[in-house]
Amino acid sequence: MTETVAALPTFDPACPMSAFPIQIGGKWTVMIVLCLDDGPRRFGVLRRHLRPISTKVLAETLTAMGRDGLVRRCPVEGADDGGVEYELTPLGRTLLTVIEQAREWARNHAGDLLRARATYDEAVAAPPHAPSA
Amino acid sequence: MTETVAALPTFDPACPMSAFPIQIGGKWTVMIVLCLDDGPRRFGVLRRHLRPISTKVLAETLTAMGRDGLVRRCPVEGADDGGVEYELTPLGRTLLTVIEQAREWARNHAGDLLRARATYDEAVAAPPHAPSA
DNA sequence: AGGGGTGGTCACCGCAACGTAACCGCCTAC
DNA sequence: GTAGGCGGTTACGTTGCGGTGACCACCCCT
Repeated sequence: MTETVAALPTFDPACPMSAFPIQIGGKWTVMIVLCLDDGPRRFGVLRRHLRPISTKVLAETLTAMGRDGLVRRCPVEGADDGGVEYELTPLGRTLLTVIEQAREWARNHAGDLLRARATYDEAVAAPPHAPSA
Repeated sequence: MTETVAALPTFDPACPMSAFPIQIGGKWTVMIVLCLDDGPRRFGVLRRHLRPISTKVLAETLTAMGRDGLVRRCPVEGADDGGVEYELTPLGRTLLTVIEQAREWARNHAGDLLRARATYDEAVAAPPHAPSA
């Protein structure tokens, strides 16, 4: 009775992979990467563009991304108002291709998914054994 | 002073894309898809293999995936113990390529990320302005 | 009719993520 | 000196996801 379990892939909780299923970071990580795609951006620019993100969450997320080596924080060149810029590191840039794949998937299949969801909800609202009329 | 904000991509909260940044589903969704890759599996087999997942969370996740049209629930053929099987739908199968891309990324870069993280943590533990000795 | 295997549901809980809002230090301009 | 922008930090509240454990209905076997 060893069953077929052994034939399946194993997900050891200690395996680093389990930390990167596909959920790359926080709620905003992907959007930040996308925003930084074509050049460094200042904190305020990111914040305004990602609105309604809060300064707290943006700062937290950028710190976490800095820790992971995805983003680099550097003083803005030629402006002495103390401003800083955030810039994608080479490692951060490698995420772009994965993100693009995911966006491609969404472009192609998000409609199907949403349609399936609507159909399902409709069926639940009007169950087969409890007809409305 | 219109700034460059308008030049960046827009993330309308109402846009369906914002629901699929890259975080495909719950904590276990990707693992379930992987488990179902080479054929339908019974609830109990999934549960045992995904341990330490709980029956509740597995049932919830499978329901959600069914709602999204990623998975189909069907009575197991030839067994009359009331058992059921879960099977990937064609839509669910389309996720496999995305997941494979993400795993490929992790295989190639997870080490870098973890190393960056360790370096960062080390630097925080021994800050430049507060040397331990 | 009792026990064991299926495949669940339900009530409750804890934690981490997210959000809100106040406050802060730095610099510039007036 | 004070007002305002920038780039945060802190305290606090809330919410939702995931986890735990009890319970349940169905079917089969004995």
